[in-house]
This record gives sequence, structure tokens and C-alpha cells, in this order.
Amino acid sequence: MRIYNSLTDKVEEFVPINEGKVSMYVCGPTVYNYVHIGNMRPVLTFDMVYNYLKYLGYDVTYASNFTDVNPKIIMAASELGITEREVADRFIKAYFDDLESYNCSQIDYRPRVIEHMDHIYDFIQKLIDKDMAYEVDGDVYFRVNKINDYGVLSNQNREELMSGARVEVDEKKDNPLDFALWRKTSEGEQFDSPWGKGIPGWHTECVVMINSLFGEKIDIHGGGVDLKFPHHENEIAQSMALNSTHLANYWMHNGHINVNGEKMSKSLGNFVLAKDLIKLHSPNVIKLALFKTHYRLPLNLTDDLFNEATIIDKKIYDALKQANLKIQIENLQVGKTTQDENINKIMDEDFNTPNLVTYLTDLVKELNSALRGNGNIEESYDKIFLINNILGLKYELPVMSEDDKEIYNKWLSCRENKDFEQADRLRVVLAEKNII
RNA sequence: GGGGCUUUAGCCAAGUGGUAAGGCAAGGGACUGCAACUCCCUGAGCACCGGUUCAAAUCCGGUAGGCCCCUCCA
Repeated sequence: MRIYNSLTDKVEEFVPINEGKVSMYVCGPTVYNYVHIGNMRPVLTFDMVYNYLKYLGYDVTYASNFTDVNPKIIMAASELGITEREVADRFIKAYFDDLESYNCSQIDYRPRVIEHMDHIYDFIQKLIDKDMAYEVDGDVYFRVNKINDYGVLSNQNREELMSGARVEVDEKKDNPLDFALWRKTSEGEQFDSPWGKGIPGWHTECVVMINSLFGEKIDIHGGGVDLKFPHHENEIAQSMALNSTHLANYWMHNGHINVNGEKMSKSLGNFVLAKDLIKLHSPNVIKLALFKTHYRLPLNLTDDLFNEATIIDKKIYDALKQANLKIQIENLQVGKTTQDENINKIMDEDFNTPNLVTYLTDLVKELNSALRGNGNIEESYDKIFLINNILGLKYELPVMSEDDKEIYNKWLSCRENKDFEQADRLRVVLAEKNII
């Protein structure tokens, strides 16, 4: 198994910290609104990563957080006229609904900032004690200068960052690049910290959660490419300051999603919410559309893309449905094939899902051919399901009762005897039961 | 200004040194009592320029498009 590691910008052999086990953390949403399709890409991508690691036999522990303490939530609360907790609860609920409608795997941990406040205080205090951070007027900032390889993830250096016109100078900071670990607030929800009332900085929660759920270092840390800098860079800086580790051995970043060639933005009004897209396309179609492109590349959502995915999805379904029928009528034994080296060969190269989708369609072709007497139905069928499980594709196939089987056999014999009138009646019955 | 990604047929997209997978669309054909399903055939020399090499879409340098980050946007 080889993974592209953003930390080194190389494809590297994956070696877990503990043999046979994988710890994985992915930055989750700030729950101040419904998630859009851009938020769904990491969800679906790392769901696939999780599924593939499981397929390989790893014992995977997967965590993804909710940012439920954040200035955006304070703003949303004031706009909606409800409390910050109500905002967070509402959109966490909506997020879980989205995950369900997209047929996502259940993951192991869903930490919230609110549950980790004490850990955050401890963490920040330790940084202050080590002089890696300092308090000014109720704010606490991290000393970026103390980290030698600051910029290791995003390939930037302090000097260039400093000279950049975008860096605003804040009188309170020793260095303009220093980032807030704790911020004094005067409005909205406030927490009583050792440095006064306020809220934690965004970059701290992920490190704290990882440390308290897994320890000082995990195997895989994931998220959208936009989080590389400053968010992930700052997570690494804090972890280096306290534990002298880069927090994760493998950093993975998924590319962005555009819609019809344009970046999603509020001003363009082209935000595609996850809950709206799922009304237009099934989860299978959306996943196929996504996985037809490698996770690291940008992805442009268009009608053409979804049309193509819809056709692939239907072909898979049609073949599986016919195979399923034959399997039940002829009592074929499926589920015996649990590994396929072709899948490994494809996926071991940094999760090459475009090639996996191609292989999937090849297997569908094989299955169709087997259904016409040229090949092994069970094996092709099993392999297709191995891939479906990795990509998170779900197909509901009809289960036939004894009666159904009888009707089906009768239909076949009527056709054989050229009793087309009766055959047509039976065909309608079978079609209504979704059996053919 | 700095960092990074990207450019392969009408469209989507693999391939990262050895002679261009696959899909969609289009056209042609086969199968078929009817439905549905299925199968086969047909297309590019890889943005451009230069270099390295016996050999480059693949490596190096440059030019030109597109995109992302440096604004708590995945």
C-alpha cells in the first residue's frame, strides 16, 4: 500500500505505527449551516480510504470532529435567534441525516469541541509553560518562531510569509505569523478559561482531540487541500512544540470541487448543498461521479459527469439484478471470493479509484458474459461486491420467495412453449415485483 | 509578491522513461416473440518550445492557459 504524503510530497509505502492497526483523523465541518458538496468530498473520500484499509485487513480507528465552537456559529446563532448550542445541534443532526442519505459508513469517534474544553485549557497551558505560547490581554498566541520547520507541510517559509502583503499586522502579536490559541470574546457564547472569557482558536481543537483520542501521533490525517495552510500547518506546529512529532505520519489532502467550471461561492449563488444534490442523484451516482476522478485532483461537477455516472450505475445494477436472479433460481453459492489481487494492485497506488471504476465496469462486462454462459457468475459477482463495499456503493436486490421462483420458472416455460399471451402476463407480475 | 496543483480525442479520464486503458457522446453492426438487458467494430500521439536519452505523454528548463492556498471556505 502506497500513499501520497503531503508532508513529503512523495508517494510512500504505508507503514502503520502499530502493525495491523491504523489510526485516522479527518477534519470535520463547522456546524453553522448545511454542508455543501465540497464538504462531502473529504467525507466520501476518507470513507473510501477507511473501507479499503478494512478490506486490507487493518483494524482501523477513524475519528472526525465537529467544530461546534466558532465565531461563525456565534454569528449564525444571532441571525437565527437561537443559542449556539441549538445551532450546533441542529446542523449536527442535519449532517448525520446527510451521511445517512449518502450511505456513509459509521465512524468510530465524532468529538466535539465542547466536550474537549478542559483538554484545550491544559494543552494551551502546557504551551505557555514551555514558552511556546504567550498571553496578551486575554488572547493567547502561538510563537511560530519557535518551530524550526514551520512551513514543512505547505512548503512555505517564514520569511516569504512575512513579506506577503496579505499578512495583517496585529499590535498584540510578537510576530505577525503567530496564531491565536485562545481568543477573548465579548459577544455570544463564552468559556471561562484561565486567561479569561473567550473561545478557543480553530487550530488547537484538532491536535487536542487527536492527542486525547489517540495519543501523540496518528497514522493518517486527512482533510481538504485548502486546510493545508494555515490549519494543518498550525496543527503540526503545536504538535512539534509539545510532542516533537508531526502529529501524523501521512497527511492526505483531497482536491476541491467546482460546479460547472466555477468555484462554489455565495456571491455566485452556486452552492450545491449535499441535501439538495441527493434529491437529484442517488448516492451511488454521486460516488461514481466523484470516484471517476482521483481524490487529489480538482473535480468539476457537470451534468455530463452525472449522466455518465448514472449510466454506469444502471449497468452495474442491471447486471447484478440478473445475476442475483440466476443465483437464487439456481442456488449458486456466492460470497466465497473475499480478495481480488487486481483490486489491490489498483488501490495500493494511492487509492486509484478511477482505475477501480474502470475495473468495476470490466467486471460487469465479465458478469454479463458469464450470465450468457461464458464465465463464472459467482466469482464476478463477488468481486463486484468487494469493490462496491470499498466505494460505498449499495444495491438493493430483490429476494425471491418460493412463489416468485415458481412464477419465474413458469414464465420461462411459457416462453419456451410459445404461449406468449400467458408469458406476457407473468412478465408483468415479475416486473412489478422488480424481479426482472 | 510567495507556495502548490494542473493542461492527454467533442466531453470525462487512466497512464509518470519503452512505443497512448476505459467511459460518455457519435456512427455502424449483432442478438432479440414482446419488455428489459447484452455484445462487437470505428477515433487522439499526449498545450507549445528547447534539452537529456538508444527511447519521453512520462525526466529537466522555459513559454502560455486553467486552478488552489497565503482571508477560520473541504
